Amino acid sequence: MKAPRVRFAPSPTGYLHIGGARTALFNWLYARRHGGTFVLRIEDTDTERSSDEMIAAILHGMRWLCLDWDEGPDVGGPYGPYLQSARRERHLAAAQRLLETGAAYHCYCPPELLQQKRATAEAAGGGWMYDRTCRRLSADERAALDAAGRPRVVRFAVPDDADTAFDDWVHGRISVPAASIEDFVLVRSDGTPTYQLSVVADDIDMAITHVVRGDDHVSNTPKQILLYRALGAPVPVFAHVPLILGPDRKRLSKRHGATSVGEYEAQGYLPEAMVNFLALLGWSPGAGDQELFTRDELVAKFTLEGISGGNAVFNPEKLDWFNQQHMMRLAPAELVRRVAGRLEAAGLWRDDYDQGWLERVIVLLAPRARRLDDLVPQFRTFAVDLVERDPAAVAKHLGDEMGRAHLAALRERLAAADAFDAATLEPLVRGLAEERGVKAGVLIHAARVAVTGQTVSPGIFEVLELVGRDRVLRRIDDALAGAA
RNA sequence: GUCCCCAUCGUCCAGAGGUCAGGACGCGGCCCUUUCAAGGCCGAGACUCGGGUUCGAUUCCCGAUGGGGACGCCA
Repeated sequence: MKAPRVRFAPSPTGYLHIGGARTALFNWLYARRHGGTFVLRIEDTDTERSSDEMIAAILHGMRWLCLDWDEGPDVGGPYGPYLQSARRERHLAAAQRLLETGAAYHCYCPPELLQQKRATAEAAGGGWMYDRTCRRLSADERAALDAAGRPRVVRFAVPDDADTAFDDWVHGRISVPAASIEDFVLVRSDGTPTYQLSVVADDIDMAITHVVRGDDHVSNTPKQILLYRALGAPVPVFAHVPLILGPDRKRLSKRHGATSVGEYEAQGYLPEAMVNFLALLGWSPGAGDQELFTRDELVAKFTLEGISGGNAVFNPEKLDWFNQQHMMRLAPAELVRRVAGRLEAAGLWRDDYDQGWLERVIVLLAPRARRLDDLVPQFRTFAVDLVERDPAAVAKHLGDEMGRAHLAALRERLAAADAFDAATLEPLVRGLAEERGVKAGVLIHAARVAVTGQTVSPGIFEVLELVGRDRVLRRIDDALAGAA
């Protein structure tokens, strides 16, 4: 098989959202799986709503997810330009060819009239399609209209016997009656090409072999197939990816919460987790129970046929789980690198942190965090000198004379310990508990509240070691003084 | 309204003409244990309905119902 050429063609009228990211991912996976080419084309022809800021945001989101493109607006390529707005002349040339072969015609119907007809039809309870008034115009009538300088659009002349069936790689055979397709506009009265014309012209020019896009485009596909044929170009393979829905089964949108990948990046999700989660949302590798995949594993297993036909509801809890799993699997040094900026932003960073110590602390914290952000407050215990103590926790474990006496005894023992590592400390604490005739938990809970200020923390012996003897003793003294 | 797509646990996916209908998230319990996580084990939880085809359908076909999408001189 010839190496496929696929493309992701976002319109920069908003940030890269979850659905778009997944479409991009599927395209990317397919290209990488088959040694093909992944093209990024920016469909910025809606000049009103497009912006450079959004282009930058989309590129940023793609890079964050590590979906690298082989051809695109920034890197160029043999089929450029990759900004759709810069390809206008080609689109119009295609329209001209269609006009010449009679596959398209000029329409002079004023928009207001069409709007009115549409409104009337809708009021009567039905949909409306262009009634082809201008398709029936004689040459003389056209000449007269042109002479009068009447504004005109170019419409595609949908053949009555048009066969629009195609074999979608996700859905199988899809066919639409030609009668339900209207003579759609190719060129606006201001002379600019419409989306239907632009995509097809560009996909032909860019030699795209597989069009992988959202399900919301299936209804455009028959029109586009007609265009491919009229332009004498081979029809690519289509694969329509189902949409991502919110919990209410409506198309995922702002009101469902965070929808742009940038927001997830900001909240401390890992791109590895996002890719894994998105890949499995609507796609399955088939046999096997594996859920956690690396990028390379996904590339090795990906098939368009494995995409399921039904829409999928976005499940944030599962994303959280994936994120936690991927955090735990990251190499310690890498996890530290990922969280460093957040620690710094929280004022918890110091350049003289010992790398080994940092890694141990972060690894200790990772199984207790869902997002990178969760590591920050937890890290605080290890970063500061003295901690604030939760009054309820103090009351519970250091509230009486006995508790404080135990803590004071523990302090002396810790101060005298030969070494200050978990392996040394654990028997020491347990031994003291036995001497004093209490369960080890009593001392452990007291130590935890004194040292961390909380009733929950990672294993106390690791905490003691990583906080370090000096600070542990100071915190205990502080707790003793405060509780008295 | 018209056209198109979809239909297995709450959610995301497996699944085969005859299966104890499988896994994951979440939920409940137990274990581990110094708390919280992580981890391990166990559990509750689904084939939308009605017709066919068939010895036998959750699986194949048709219909209904439900959900989604598209019906712009937006993309």
